[in-house]
Amino acid sequence: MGDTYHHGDLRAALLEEAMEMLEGGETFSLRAVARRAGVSRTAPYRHFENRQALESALAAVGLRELLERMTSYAEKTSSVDDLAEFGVIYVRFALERPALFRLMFGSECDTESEERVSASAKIHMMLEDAMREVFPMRDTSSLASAGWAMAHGFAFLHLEGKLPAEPRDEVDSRVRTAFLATLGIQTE
Amino acid sequence: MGDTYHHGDLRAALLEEAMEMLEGGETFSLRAVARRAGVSRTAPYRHFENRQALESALAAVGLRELLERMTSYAEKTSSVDDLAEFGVIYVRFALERPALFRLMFGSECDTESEERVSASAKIHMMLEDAMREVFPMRDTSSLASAGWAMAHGFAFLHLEGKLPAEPRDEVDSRVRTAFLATLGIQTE
DNA sequence: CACCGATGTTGACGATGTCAACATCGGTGC
DNA sequence: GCACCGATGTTGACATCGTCAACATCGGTG
Repeated sequence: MGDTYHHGDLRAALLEEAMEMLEGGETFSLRAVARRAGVSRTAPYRHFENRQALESALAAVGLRELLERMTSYAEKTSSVDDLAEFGVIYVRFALERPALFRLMFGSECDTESEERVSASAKIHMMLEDAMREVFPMRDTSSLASAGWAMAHGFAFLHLEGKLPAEPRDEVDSRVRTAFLATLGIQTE
Repeated sequence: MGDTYHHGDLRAALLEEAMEMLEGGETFSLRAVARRAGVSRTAPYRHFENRQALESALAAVGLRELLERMTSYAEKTSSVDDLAEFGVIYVRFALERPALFRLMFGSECDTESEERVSASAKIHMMLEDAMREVFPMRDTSSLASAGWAMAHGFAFLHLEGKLPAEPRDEVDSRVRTAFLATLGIQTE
C-alpha cells in the first residue's frame, strides 16, 4: 500500500488536499490538487466527474461542518440571544474560511449534488426549529428565512469588505446587535 | 473614425460588450469581450490594467444602477412598507441580473477600485437615511446594516437555489413578509 | 494462473490571462 | 507643412487550466 501504482484512497486524499488549499491561499485547480496528492492531472476524474463535482463534495463537507458548529453550540434554542449567537457563529465561519464559504454559497449549482442539497436543507430546518422554540406563535417560516438571510447577508458583506471584517469582536457585536435590534423587540 | 486602426471609444465599447455578455450567458472572458468589440485580445489592456479592473468597472456600473433603482422608487422613505420595498427591489435586481450581481458582490476586491468602493458606500448611506426617517429614535446604523444584510442574504440564497427563485411574486412576498416580520412589529 | 475491471498515466487540444516587441494613428512643436 | 512622439492596437509567445482519448498497471475473481 506504500508507493504503489494505485493510491489506496485517492478520493479522500483529493478532498483533503483541496480543502487545505482552500484554507490557505484561495483558488484551487484540479491539476494543483492532483499534484499535491502526488498523482497525475487526470487521476481525479476517476473519482469526480469534473471540477464542479469536486467543488460540490467540498461544499457538502463545509455545510455539514457549519451545521455541526451551530448545533454543538446549542441543541435547543431557548432565547433570542441564542438566535443571535447562531448568526454570530455563521458569520464567524464565513470569515474564518472565506474560500470554502464562497464555494458553499457563491457558485451556481442546480440541484446537481444530492448531498450538497440535503446538507443545506438541514440548515434551514434547523433554523426553523430554533425559531419555533423562541417564537411559538409567530410565522416561524418567515422568521427562519429572515434570520438565515440576515446571517448570510452579513457573512457576504463582511467577506466583500462592504462592512469591515476587522476587528473580529466588532463584527460579532455588529451581528449580535442587528439580530437583537430586529428580533429582540418582539419578546417584550 | 469609421473602421480606423484606432477604435474611438474602446473603453466604453468593452464595458458595453462585457455587460451584454453578463446579461445573456454567464461567464465572460477578456478575450471574448475583445472579440465581440472587434479588437485584438490584448487591446483591453490599454484601458484596464487587468481582468479584475474591468470587473470592478462593471461592478461599479451595476452598483450605481441598483442605487438608482432604489432611489427612484422613493426619494424619501416614510414607512416600514417602503423599507420592505427596498428589500424587494434589491432582490429583484439580483434575480434579474444574476451574473452582474455576483460580480458586484461575489468576488474579492480589496479597496482597489475607488469608484466601486464609493458606489457601495452610497448604498449603505442611503439605507441609513431611510432607516432614520422611519425609526428616528432607534439605532439606525444597526438597523441599516441589518436591513442591508437581510436583503443581501435573500438575494444570494435565491440566487443559489437555497430558496426557490420561482415564481417571482412569491419571492417578492417572502422578502416583504420577512421585512415586516422583523421590522414591522416595532412601529406598534 | 490468466484475465478483467478499476484505477492511474501520458499526450493532446482549445481556451484563458498576461507579457514583450512591434505597428499605426493623430495631434504638437518646429 | 511636416517630422516626431505618445497613445492606442496588433501579433507572437508562455504558462495554466479543464477535459478527452488511448494506453498502462494493479488486485482480485474465475
